[in-house]
Order: sequence, then structure tokens, then C-alpha cells
Amino acid sequence: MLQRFTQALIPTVKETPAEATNASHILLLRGGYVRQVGAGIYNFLPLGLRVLRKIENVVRQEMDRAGAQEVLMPALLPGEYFKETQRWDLYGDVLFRIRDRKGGDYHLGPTHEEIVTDMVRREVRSYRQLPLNLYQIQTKFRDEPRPRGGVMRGREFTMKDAYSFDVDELGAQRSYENMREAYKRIFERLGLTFRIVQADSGAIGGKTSAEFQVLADSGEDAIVACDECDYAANVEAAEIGALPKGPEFPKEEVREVHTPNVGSIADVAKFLKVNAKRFLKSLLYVAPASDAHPHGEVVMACVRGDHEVNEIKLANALGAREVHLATEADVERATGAKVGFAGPVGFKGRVLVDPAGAELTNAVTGANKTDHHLMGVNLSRGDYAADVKDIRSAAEGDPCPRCGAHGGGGHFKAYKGIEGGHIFILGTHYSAKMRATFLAQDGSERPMIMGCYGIGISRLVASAVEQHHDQDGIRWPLAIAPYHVHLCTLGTEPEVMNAAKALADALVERGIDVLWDDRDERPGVKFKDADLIGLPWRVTIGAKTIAKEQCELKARSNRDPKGHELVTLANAPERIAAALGMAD
RNA sequence: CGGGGCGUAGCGCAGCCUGGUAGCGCACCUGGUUCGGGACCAGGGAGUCGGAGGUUCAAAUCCUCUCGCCCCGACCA
Repeated sequence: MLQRFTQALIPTVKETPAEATNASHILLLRGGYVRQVGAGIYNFLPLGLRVLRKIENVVRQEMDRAGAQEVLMPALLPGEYFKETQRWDLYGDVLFRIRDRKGGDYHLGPTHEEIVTDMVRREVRSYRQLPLNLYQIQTKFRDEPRPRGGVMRGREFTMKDAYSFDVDELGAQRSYENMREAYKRIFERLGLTFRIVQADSGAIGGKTSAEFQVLADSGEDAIVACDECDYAANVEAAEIGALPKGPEFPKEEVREVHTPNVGSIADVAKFLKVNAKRFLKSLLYVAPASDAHPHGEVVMACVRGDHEVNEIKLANALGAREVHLATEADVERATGAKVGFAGPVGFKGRVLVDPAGAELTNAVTGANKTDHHLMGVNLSRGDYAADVKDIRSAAEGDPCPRCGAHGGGGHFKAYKGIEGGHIFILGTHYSAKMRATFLAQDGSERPMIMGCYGIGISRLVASAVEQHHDQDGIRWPLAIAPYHVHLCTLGTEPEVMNAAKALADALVERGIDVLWDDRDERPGVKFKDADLIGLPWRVTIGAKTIAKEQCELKARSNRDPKGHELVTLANAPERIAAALGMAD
């Protein structure tokens, strides 16, 4: 289609809005794509909506191709469904709750497992009706503790969510793989650089899951990927290969050293002139109350000084639902020393240490005595007792658990990612609770095996910009650009305007979407706006070019301000179509 | 929820400390000169100073409460 700039609402702005800090947010605001309405709530202006729709359509095409069927479930939900699975309570403050005039509980849908499950249990009786994969593109509502980054993390956002129903595990696995392939195609078509990453399956019954992480330095998720094989994982979930054995040192005697007022690893390392890698960092965590520990259990988690404790892994290792870092008072009570001087030697309580920490020879640890540390601590000699468990986050340089195990030499590289999609097998978590069952071939009644698959559509708008921009503005991938061609006319002389109109019509006829900047503005203004808006190709027609029956063609990706190609007006439609890969 | 910051014209900000009746840049409107990388000159319109209460002869400025937004940490597509 052809859109004239003078008839469009494309409010570009020169100045950087104060509330935006990351590139995508700044550029989407400046380019006139979105505007804020409230915290985590946004208007999509015409350009923004076109991008959103383009992404939706790619997703829709690939979902349909994969055999999923589109449905539309309500955003406004009666509370009874979430109550049926206890999520009414479990979801907590994230749920936007509403009361109707009669005082009944309602909420806005943050996700739709219960609703599809209900839909399916009402209609499906027999294994003959399975498998099924239903999806929708819907507005979701989550009262996020902290919305941020514009449409990157909103409280209202557009999501594609799909749900599969199978008769058995094998079928569920097939559905999952099918979605995995569909997602790969989607992310590739959108022009995004991404990694499929092993993720923490979370609290809810998922055993198999993967995140589609769009790589971007501004991403909130830390991921690691092997430099040799295709293993990649969220650092919170990454398994860690065996570290190579270091050289053997003669074991020293444990000795206490005076370390006045230096509690942090960095400070003690400097004070003692010992590398942080030789430290055993000891942190105290509290696991929630259980039968064995009615007041909660204080445990010590030890990792090497340069490593980080991973609370999810720690909770898993303890069999606890969650753990929290102990308060200062807890630490002092448990160790008898101020914070910064905790250590496993002589600690009365459970101690967990990760393999890299366990291997340390002559480690430095806190002495459980204020202003004192111990040196020469060795687990192998029994200086302290501990369970060796993987309780740390993976980091750059760690050996890969996959190819490392087979003699390969792969190591992790660290990346930042934006979670653009998440797929997982749910099993019977919802179907069992909600009695979504079918009659199998042998006549038995069984719960359906479910999977669920999400893509953050509106988040991908921002993700794409994070990945595709430069100092001047956005550089949309062709597949999701709001228009293909930015037609700039310089001057408003009839010859120029007529030539532009003729060219635009010829392009539209070929299915090319054209934004024609027909404003009476100076060239500089138009070029700046064109760069900011970021359409893949810019075509310029002015009095100078028209005198030669020509126009200029320039790719947005071309950084050279003069890096354009002169094309005769007669050949322009074909040449442009070819540039877009849309030639006949 | 903890920590920090901000609310003054459509946007970006100054003024607040030390009360005296609101200013700058951009944008907008009019006229003129300009016209290939965010022009220039002249003139002009536009603000319940987030809201409520208080102190005072006088409050954008001081005090109390309140609402909103942003940023940094624990959650998620």
C-alpha cells in the first residue's frame, strides 16, 4: 500500500524522551511508533501497529503451517477457572483482579492454560479427537512488579500462546518438537539472531522446556552457549562440565589470620594478596519452614570466590521450594560473627559446596569469628563436612557439559538475551487437576498430556530494534518493517511529485508497501526522519535527479551517507523489487 | 517489596536551597529569506507549576499528606 506522510500520524521527535533508557525504547518513541499511556501500558501508533501486525502474521502463518488452529479466548476471566488450579492464590499480586457489579471475582488473563483446558475438556471425549494444538494471539495482563523498557516488559502485552493436547508422552514430545521447529522458522523469518536455550522448568510441573532467546546486550537474561557444540542454557539452568584438575599443591595446615574490617572477597583478596579464585565464598540462606525445620533451616552455600551462588539450583539441591539470603541478624546468630566472616569450618548446620569450590586446595574462608579468616582449608582432608552439589550459576569459560563429557574441549561463552519465546511440556499438571480426560483405545480414561508455547509478540517489536539499529535510528529487517520503501521527494514541484506518484503506484502494483514523505520539508529533515524510522530502502526523487530521469536508491543498512545507487525512473520499479527480493 | 530520582507550556529542561506572582531550547502559528543531512530573521499563541491541606501579607519555592512516573535489585513472554 501507499501511505503519504502528510496524511499519516507519524510524530517523530528529535529529543530523547527522559523516561527511556534503552535503544529500542528511545527509538520506538522517537520514531513515532509507540507512546506511553501508563506504567507498562502503551499506545501503538500506526507505524508501531504495522510492525506488530507483520510479526503476528509471520507467527500466524507458521503456526498454521505447523498444524495449530487459531482460536480467541477472552481476556476477561471469571475467577473460578484459576481457583480450580489454585492459581488464583499462587499467582498473587501479578494477577489483575476485578469485581463485577455483583461482587463476583474476575481477573484479566495473564495466560490461558485453564481456559483452553476447560474448552478442550468440554469438547473432547475420545483419543480419536487428539492430538490438538490451539493457539491465540491475545492481549495479556500481568501486574509486573517492575515494568521496564517500554514494550519490552509491559503490564499489558500481546502474546501468542499455544497449547497442545496429546494422548501420551510420545505424542506430547512430538508436539513439542513440532513447535520447536515452527519457532525456529518464525524467529529466522523475523530476522532475529537467537539461541535456543535450556531453561529452568519452573515451579509448575514442566520437565522439558526451552527458551528462545533473542541475543542483545541489553537483554535481562544471562545465557551461556558452548563454543564447540550447540548446547546453550540460561545460566540459572546450565549444567556445568567437570573442571580440569588443577595442579596439586602440598596441603598446608589450617591457620587463622587477622583480617580487620575486611569482609568482602575483593577486600580480603587484596589484603591477603591471594587471588579470589582461591577463596571459598560462604553465603547463608534460609529455606522455608518444613516438618524437620519448623522455623526454617539456615544452610551455608559455598562456591569459589569468583563464582555466584544460584538460588534456583540451591533450592533444588535442598529440595526446597525457594530460598532467601539470610538477614544480617540470622548470619550473626548462625556463625557468631559479623557478615563477611562466615566459613564452613566449624559451622553448625548443613553445608553445601559446589564442585569447583570442593576442589580448592588451601582455600581461604571466613573463620566464623569477626575480623578473622582461615587459610589452608581443604575439604579433601576433612577440614569441614559438606554435600557437594551444583549450586552455582554457569559463567563464561566454564566447560561444556555435553561435548566436554565426550573429550571435546567446548567452553561457555556468555551472552545476554531477551526471552522472546518459551516452549514446554506441561504433562498432566492442568489436565489432571481439571479432569481433562479422554477415553483411550483400550477404554481407559486418561488425562491429556499438555504442552504450552508462548511468543511475546509486542516484546519482539522491541527486541528487533535492540538487534537492528544504529546511532541514527532503526534498521528494520525486511520481514517486519512497517513499509518496504521510504520514498523521499525533495521539493514539491509538480514534475517531482508526479514522478514520485507514478513510481509509488508502480511499486504498490508489485505488492511493495511505500511510505511517501511528501511533506514540504528540507532534505535534511526528511533524511533524518527516514533514518530514524528505519525502512529498509530509501528512494529519493528531486529536481536534480528528475532532470536526468533518475532516482536514488539507498539501503538503510548502508552507512555511507552518499552510498546510493542511481536508477532511471523507468527501471526503478524492477530494480527496487529486485532489491527487496520481490522481483517477478 | 527494599533503595534512589523526578513531576513547571506538546517535548526536553532551568527556577525551589535563600518565598515577592514563571523562564530557556525544541515543536506549533503568521510573514519573509532559504532549500541534498534536523536553516535563518521578525512577530505570535500556549503553563490549574501532579493533587489536597497547612504556614505566611504573599508559596512553583517552606511543612504535611497523597497520586503518578522513571531508574537499580528479588519475578516473567
